[in-house]
Amino acid sequence: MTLKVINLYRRLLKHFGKQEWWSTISTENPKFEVIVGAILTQQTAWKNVEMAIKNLKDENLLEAKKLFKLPISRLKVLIKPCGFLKVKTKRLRSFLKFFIENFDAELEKMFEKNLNELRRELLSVHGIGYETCDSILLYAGEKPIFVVDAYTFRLCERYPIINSKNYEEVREFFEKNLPRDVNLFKEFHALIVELGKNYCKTKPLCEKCPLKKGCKHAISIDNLPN
DNA sequence: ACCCAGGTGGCCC
DNA sequence: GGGCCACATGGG
Repeated sequence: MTLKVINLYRRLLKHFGKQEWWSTISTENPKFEVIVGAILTQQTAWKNVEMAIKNLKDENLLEAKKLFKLPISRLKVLIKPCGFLKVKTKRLRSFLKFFIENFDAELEKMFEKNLNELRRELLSVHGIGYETCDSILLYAGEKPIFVVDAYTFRLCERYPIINSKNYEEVREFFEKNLPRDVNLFKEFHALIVELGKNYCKTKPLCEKCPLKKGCKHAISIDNLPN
């Protein structure tokens, strides 16, 4: 199974090329920007999030303490383009409060904490669920946690590697069947998103999907004796 | 005029 | 544990 998962990664990489969007962020505070983005992008197109981030950046507000001091009404206006104003304002502020109170708004302090404990704590913050939590840990914290999202579940339905709709089960499956490599995890998740955006929009798998053609090939590799 | 987007919490069973 | 709903804006 490990071979099949790695083969899937190779195929996606070959088809879509390296994504590496996270290394194109050129801000003074890229990791914090990743965290804010992770919260704002919930159920929202990244284009909308970019507008909101730009609003914050233009006001030099990509810094936790500044952002937390900002009046709620003002924050709502700035993040307006990504929708769910009330909800996301509350969620963003919940994280900021947690980050400031527990780690004095210092990323190094937060990420030096024991990974399992930190993950549990993040998950207990209002508005931070599995995907947001793990995106923060992987892309901002450089931790070897595999991010699962709606596209990953769709992929698993169509490309039978694991039969589960349970977040933790799917995450552990990928982590178990891949080398523990942060950059690999980042790239793999990004590729799954790219696949989803391009090919897995519709319920039935569309004809053009690169997985469809290669599916049999991957399965036959699994059937080979190691 | 639809439909969808890299989710989450609340409420129900 | 899982199913369903509200949450809001911008783009196709």
